[in-house]
Amino acid sequence: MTDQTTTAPTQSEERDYDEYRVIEDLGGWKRTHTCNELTAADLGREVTLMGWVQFRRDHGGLIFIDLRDREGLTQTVFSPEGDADAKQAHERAHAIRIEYVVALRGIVSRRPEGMSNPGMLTGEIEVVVQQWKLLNTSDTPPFPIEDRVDAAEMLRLKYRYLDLRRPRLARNLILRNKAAQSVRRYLDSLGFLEIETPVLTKSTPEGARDFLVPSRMTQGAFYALPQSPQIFKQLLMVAGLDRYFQIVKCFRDEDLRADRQPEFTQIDIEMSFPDEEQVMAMAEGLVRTLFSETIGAELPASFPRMSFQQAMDEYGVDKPDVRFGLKLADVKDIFAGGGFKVFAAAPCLKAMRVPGGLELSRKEIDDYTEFVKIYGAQGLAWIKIKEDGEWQSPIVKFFSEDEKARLAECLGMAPGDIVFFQAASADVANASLGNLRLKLGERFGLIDEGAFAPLWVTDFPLLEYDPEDKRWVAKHHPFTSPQPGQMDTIATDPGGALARAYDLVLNGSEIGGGSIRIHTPAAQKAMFQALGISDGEAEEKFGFLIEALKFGAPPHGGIAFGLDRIIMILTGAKSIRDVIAFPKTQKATCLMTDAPNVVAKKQLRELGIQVREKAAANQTEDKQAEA
RNA sequence: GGAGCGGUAGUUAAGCUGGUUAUAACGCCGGCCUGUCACGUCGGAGGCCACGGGUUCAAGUCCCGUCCGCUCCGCCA
Repeated sequence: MTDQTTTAPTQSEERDYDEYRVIEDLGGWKRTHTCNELTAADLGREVTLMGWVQFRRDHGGLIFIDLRDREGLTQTVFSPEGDADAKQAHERAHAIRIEYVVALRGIVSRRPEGMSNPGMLTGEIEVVVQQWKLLNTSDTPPFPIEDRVDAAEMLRLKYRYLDLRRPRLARNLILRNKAAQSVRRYLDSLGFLEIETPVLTKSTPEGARDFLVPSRMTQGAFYALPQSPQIFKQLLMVAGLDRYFQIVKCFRDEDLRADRQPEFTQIDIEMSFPDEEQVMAMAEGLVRTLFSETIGAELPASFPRMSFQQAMDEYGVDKPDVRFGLKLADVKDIFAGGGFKVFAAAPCLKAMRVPGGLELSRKEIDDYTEFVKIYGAQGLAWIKIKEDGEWQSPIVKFFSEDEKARLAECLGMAPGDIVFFQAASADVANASLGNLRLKLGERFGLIDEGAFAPLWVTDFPLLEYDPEDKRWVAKHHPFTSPQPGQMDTIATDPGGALARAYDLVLNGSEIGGGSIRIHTPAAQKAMFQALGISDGEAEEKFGFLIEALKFGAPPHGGIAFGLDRIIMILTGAKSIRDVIAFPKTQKATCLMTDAPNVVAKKQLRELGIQVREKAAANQTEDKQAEA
């Protein structure tokens, strides 16, 4: 063990601290406080803290250990002076390392004059340790457990339990719990019953791709995981339970986004005998209570509303961020029949005036041009209005004087502005300018990050055309009631029929949506017919619902909130993964458990399932590559 | 299905137009240190440059392919 080589002799022998690293039992010790609650009011108390070692500062003499638990940090001190216990505690403390789990017993003391740390809630005091127990050691963590260091997300997801030790993530989960409790209290106080619905249920043809679960008992048949408990909550209304809610996992096998996971959580709500106003009033109360009780934010007493049509016209999207302006304008009429063919011939021509946009560089405009191409745009036309009023633009030379005058008036153009144009299909024009608007809102600092701007979007179309399937599909879902008198419109003008549906948008994020449902068998059948679902198929897929509607289904409606997205807004998280304890990667895998994974042949045989050769070969290759 | 960004010590990054032994900081190991708080200080160890091909006298660097992570389009009633 002793090194006999020619290295220079050290002044003292190197020590092996392992003799101090013997893991002990709690031995009856009980935690008396968390690491975020001791203050000067506790001076002189003997306390017992338990937690993880955040930092150690070993001065040879004094040793400082910052102890962490989910609540916070407390500084503890080991001194070489004091009684025999304290001396021994100090000697052994040289062996403590980061992330060791320890129990410390000592006296709450005031820090010496000028040594308090105003940055810590417990910064006035420290615990002078008399005895301590090593509850567990820790390998050096693969990344620092600190908010200020951001490790690669791949690593964080693999060692998720370490990532969750970081205060920022722990705080998000703590707030999530607070939010869930707030929702439960609010809904309970209004007489809503929390009722669980099945996770193993039936695949439905409309909507997102289902996750399937093979049945062992009925070979060749599959359950589906619910995209939402929609039909069950309607059946609970038929059952006369009157008011239902559930904080519930939903599953959709679609591609992921920064705010989308394949399994996510809804606050699902349904009530009997309401109209839109009652559902929306209840929902506003829920959101107001939630924001007030979790982060102390007071939302407006009544949320503004906007029709879907107005949202698309003015913001280009169905979930407008109304924290700032930069509205879009339809300028098609001005250039219709004019000499500039690109504008005159476009099915849709929209413009967005950006005050201060004169300062945009050529490179920035080029970048924005690339940006809108994502949404299918061919290019991005623009006009800068210089301080002297002159228009600078590659396209103005094609405009007539009359067109220029009408445009200037329509948009209220002023020196210092830039105006962007999009001539395209309505979908492309709206999507490209609507998303460019968000980018410019950030670029020009128009977004008040501390503001909360809720908005109801109403009067959604009942149906939208699916060019792929060449048929009309429900925009919300096929159980949504048309607005009064719209049933006839479905036949004459399917796209023009309006639904009794509403979305709640907050800061440009869709956080909830619902509708008044169809509650008569005749109307439900008519809807299926409009969607091109045959009687036979309707019977097979939704027969139980139509049947139920025959037995005195009350008028009912409800709403579902995306809890994850709400928590994102409450915590300021940029990614949905930061508000979920164990999230999945963009490829919908879990780096910690390595799910999904192959299963034993025996399991497949029991289920009557055979994996196709090609898929099986891919899996084998994957596993070999990892090995 | 498609577009973009990224992958180099344990970690975070640098590494230009290919050219000696691949840098730095933090962390880790050890010495010294009684008021630190991201302690200080001295020394040390630590690398399949994601993986597989190719070009070249020479590849972390150039080319092709694959895998993985992230953002976006499509998709998400």
